[in-house]
Amino acid sequence: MADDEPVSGRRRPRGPEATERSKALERLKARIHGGRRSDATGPQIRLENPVYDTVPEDEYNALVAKRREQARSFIVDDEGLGYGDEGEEEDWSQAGFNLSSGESEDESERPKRKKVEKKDPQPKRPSSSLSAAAAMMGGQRLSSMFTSSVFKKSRDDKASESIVDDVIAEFAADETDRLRRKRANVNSSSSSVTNDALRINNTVRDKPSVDLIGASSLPANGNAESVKVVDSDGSDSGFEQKSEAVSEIEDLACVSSENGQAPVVESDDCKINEGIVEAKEMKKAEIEVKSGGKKEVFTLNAKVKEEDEEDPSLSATAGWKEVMSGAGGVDADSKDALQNQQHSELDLEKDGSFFFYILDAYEEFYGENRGTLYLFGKVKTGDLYQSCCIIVKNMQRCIYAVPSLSLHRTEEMMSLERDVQESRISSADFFKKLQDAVSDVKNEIAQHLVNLEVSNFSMAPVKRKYAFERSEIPAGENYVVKINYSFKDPVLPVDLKGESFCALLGTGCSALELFLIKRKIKGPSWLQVSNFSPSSASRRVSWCKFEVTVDSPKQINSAPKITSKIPPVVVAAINLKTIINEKQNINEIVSASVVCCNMVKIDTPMMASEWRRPERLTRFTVVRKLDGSIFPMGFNKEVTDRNLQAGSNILCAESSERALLNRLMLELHKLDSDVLVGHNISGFDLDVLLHRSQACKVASSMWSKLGRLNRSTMPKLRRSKVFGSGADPGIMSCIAGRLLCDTYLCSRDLLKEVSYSLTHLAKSHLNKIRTEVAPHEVPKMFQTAESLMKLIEYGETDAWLSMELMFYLSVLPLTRQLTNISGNLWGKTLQGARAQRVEYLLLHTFHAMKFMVPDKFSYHAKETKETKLMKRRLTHDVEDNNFDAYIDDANHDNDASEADNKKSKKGPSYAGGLVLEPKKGLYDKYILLLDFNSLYPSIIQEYNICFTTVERSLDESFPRLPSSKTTGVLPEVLKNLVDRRKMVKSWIKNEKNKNEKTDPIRVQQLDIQQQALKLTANSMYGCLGFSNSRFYAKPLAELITSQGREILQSTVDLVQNNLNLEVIYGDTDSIMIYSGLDEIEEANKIAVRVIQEVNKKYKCLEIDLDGLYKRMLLLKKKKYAAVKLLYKDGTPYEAIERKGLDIVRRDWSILAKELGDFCLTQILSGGSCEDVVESIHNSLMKVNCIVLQYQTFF
DNA sequence: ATGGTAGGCAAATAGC
DNA sequence: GCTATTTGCCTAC
Ligand SMILES: [Mg+2]
Ligand SMILES: [Mg+2]
Repeated sequence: MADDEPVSGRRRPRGPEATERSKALERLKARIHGGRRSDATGPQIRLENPVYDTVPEDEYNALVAKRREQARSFIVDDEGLGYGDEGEEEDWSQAGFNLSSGESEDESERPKRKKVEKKDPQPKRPSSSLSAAAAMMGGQRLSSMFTSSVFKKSRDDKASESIVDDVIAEFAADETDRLRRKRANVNSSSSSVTNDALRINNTVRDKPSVDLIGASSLPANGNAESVKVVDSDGSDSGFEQKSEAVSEIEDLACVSSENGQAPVVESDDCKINEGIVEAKEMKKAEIEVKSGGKKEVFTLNAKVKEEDEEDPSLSATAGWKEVMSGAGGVDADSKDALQNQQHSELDLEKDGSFFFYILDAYEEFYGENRGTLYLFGKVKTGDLYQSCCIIVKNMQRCIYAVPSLSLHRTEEMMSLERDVQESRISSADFFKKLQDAVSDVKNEIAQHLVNLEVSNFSMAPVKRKYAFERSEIPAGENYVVKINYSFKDPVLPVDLKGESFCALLGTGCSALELFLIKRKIKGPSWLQVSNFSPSSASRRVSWCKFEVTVDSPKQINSAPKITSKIPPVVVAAINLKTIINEKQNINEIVSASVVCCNMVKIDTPMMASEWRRPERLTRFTVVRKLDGSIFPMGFNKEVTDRNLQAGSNILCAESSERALLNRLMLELHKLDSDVLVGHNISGFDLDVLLHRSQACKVASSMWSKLGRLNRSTMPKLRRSKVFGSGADPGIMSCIAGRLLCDTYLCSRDLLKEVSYSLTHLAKSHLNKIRTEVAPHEVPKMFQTAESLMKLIEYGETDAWLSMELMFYLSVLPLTRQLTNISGNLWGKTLQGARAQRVEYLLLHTFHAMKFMVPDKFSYHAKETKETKLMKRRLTHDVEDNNFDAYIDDANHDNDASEADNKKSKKGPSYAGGLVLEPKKGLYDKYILLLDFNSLYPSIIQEYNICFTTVERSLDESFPRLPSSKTTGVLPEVLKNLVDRRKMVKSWIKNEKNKNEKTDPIRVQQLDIQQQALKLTANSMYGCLGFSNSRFYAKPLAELITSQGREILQSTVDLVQNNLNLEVIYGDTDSIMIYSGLDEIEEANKIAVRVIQEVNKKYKCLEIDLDGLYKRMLLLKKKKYAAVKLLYKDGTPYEAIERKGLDIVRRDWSILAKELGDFCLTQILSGGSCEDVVESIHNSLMKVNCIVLQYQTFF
């Protein structure tokens, strides 16, 4: 404390002094104990210098231009007369509501095709493919899936808030209790005996001789086939497989000797076409084989085969004692029985279709297969659920051209429609006139399409509505021209205009979005697949058990009713242990552990006792020796023993990182997991796995097994700029088909914690002590067999803990429910893309109501482009200077330190909630806390605020309340959510009233549903004000908050002026009233009166009593503490509520917080002033002594 | 790329 | 060396 000031400060303000000193003390303590918080930035991996895109498009463009000229001369056949589009009836049956009557449409009115003959074959664009796809793939920052919420216990069920999604907190609290109890039970009953356990789901192991697919083996298993030595004739068609099989088992050592000369595959270079890549791989493989020698290859391969024939299963080893206690292994008979249950054929319905439960989907953005969709999910075969990939081809773009002068035209057509209705003219005549009316638009568009070399397209006039921000598009219902053509053809320019049309809509719509919206697929659900064709064995593109292709998205339909139970999924937890390569400052993998849980339910939370069963669980660790070193003595024997003991290979020792990766990928493929889970897996493990696969030149057929698509090119792996923002798009595209559950990001959003490191969470929520191993400690653990086994144990334990966290937080059921409400992709919900959830909810709704929806980035397209250019130039300039900024980045693994580098925050763009000036002081008589339920969602409904109702002027002037009587879409959506929530809540009540027959699982399930509905409602406002949102509408957001301020102020006025009560504070949606009363009953009476008076002013809005404060210390805006009166089973008790004070902030030292909390409890204790002062003074003195004691040490 | 604004407080920075 | 302003962080709603 050398820098402490002289103690002359008795007259200085007490607070600051105390805190200052406490902080200084804490700093001292931190220095002594090595620091509580890590100052370090997040774990990041330095891979390579920035690579610039140098795609030479010139040649291609020239070619295209030439062909455009040729195509111009061809005649477009125009005789389309259909109007309307694919009619689909709204299916809100699941949701239980019907938004609009909707118009009837029929399929027969599909627009006709126009064709242009091609003169010669299209010039093929070089298959640049997946590396670029990365850039387009969805995001990953799970900044908040559900908003940070307090981990509170026992809250009033009625309590609800506008922005704060505190439901999660209630839910989480329940979970804690339940699981803690469970945990305690397990602990108490645990013994050190662990039993063998056999995995059930080793389905991948068998070669699925799938008749349907006509394959005798999966490509994956091809890797285990015996390897012929590659002969010099590389043109052999079977070559690729061979070379991969060779590389799979080859030792890194034998490569490195040749590495200097061997042609290196530029796997991240998108220019190289696949043929060349393959050729290079071939050559390289050849060299490897030659240098490695036949013998070694054969030997190693034999080993692989042998292992494959053995049944990997879970066995009893260290680190699992508490987990596997008392559980018996599955005996051989039942294992066989289970295996026999496996069906290798799809269960087909009578009509030849089959049912498919969709979990994930991926869209190919580039190359030949642009616009092709890959759906991933489960099919039922017998009693088992197995993975399946559906390839959807021939996705059609859907673009709308808005005619100029549409008002005029619409009136004309409307009157004609009336004529049709009243039989003044025939339908045929009407269609003729309609076609005439839009013929100029069609001709103009057709010309543009031909110029783009689009040869096959269709156009038709349809009636559509519009209500969004583009001023050139008239609001309301109009006739527009709908254009359909393949996603393989280039898109029309966003800003294209013509003489006859003023705007295009839908140019930015991806095939995947179109598919989900048009097929009305709302999250994980059963789909019916018709008219499919199985993929032939040689052309498999996925690693799934089954793979089929459909030629049209229309072959896939939402299953009519609940066809079947919601299938369980396979979850694999992954943890890597790494060492740091000091020279390059990167992480290298030395060990990888996988813990896998089968039959995981996604429709309901699972109790620990339910999933923590040996027959469901599998584990596996692969470890490698350090470079230039050997395994410690006795280790190999230990490995053999463990595997013998387990009856399968649960531990595998490899000699190189490359071999480790290959082994791990094979293992992951065998597990065929639907979900990958890990603590900071998106920020660390996946990144390292892919970077190391790249660095070690692992074959694409191996590293791509991390996901479910067999990919040939590694996408660009960018260093993620921000820690804690999830995996970058490149990484996400690599694991297409598997969901990613990062427990670090999940807990950050679901829990309120001081730290989200696995160690801390394990301790505070799972009641377990985790041993941390820093990467620099790893090498010395390779010195003895014992310590190496420890390392392996720690890795498995980490994977296990992460899995446990996932169950503890009920991540899967909750996110699935949220996804089913909104209709987006599950994977996105898991990434926390809340804006996208709201986006999809609105997309589904508006589409069902025949609206044209806003395009992604349509307003800011220009702006964004310019900004990006500027930024690029800037970064380029700065790069050389900041070359050393990347240095200290590899020193982190997935311990998830606190470095939450937040992006630069923009200033607010409109006014928010009103915060009343607090009447500061210490109150010791009852205070009423009143609070509006879900203020902003209620305002939207109360005032009918919607895109369709609020008039927005061009000049940013303040919007006025709508006068429209017809209910808008937004209020309707919210009403639906609220009503459904009420319904679910009533079900919960019913279930609970079923005396003694109450099904607790059912209650939990419904509770999750209820929470998800509320979360969705609450996040809608935020998305209106989110400037990158597709449905960004500042005027609406502004109007909502201004009404909120108005409501709060008028409530205050009413309470003060009409009811003569004293309002001491209020924030956004709440008021605190000082009653001056000592009696609870009296206070409650006043509350009832206030509530009555306020509520009779509104239709939807509702104020409610949030609680009574017995005593309260009100310091500042947003800073107060109070003794709150609570009830448990009817008996009252008190608890201190702390808001905003230093003691609840993570950026204050523990000592300062504890001391502050002590003072607070004293102040709120109700003791006499003297006693309180005395007590506080004493405690401060005590701390002072401790400080002085520490001082004497130095 | 990955809902909002309001607000307090400490530290950093600007300006004299 | 002092004050005023900005920035970063974290919270409340
Ligand atoms: Mg509220
Ligand atoms: Mg409130």
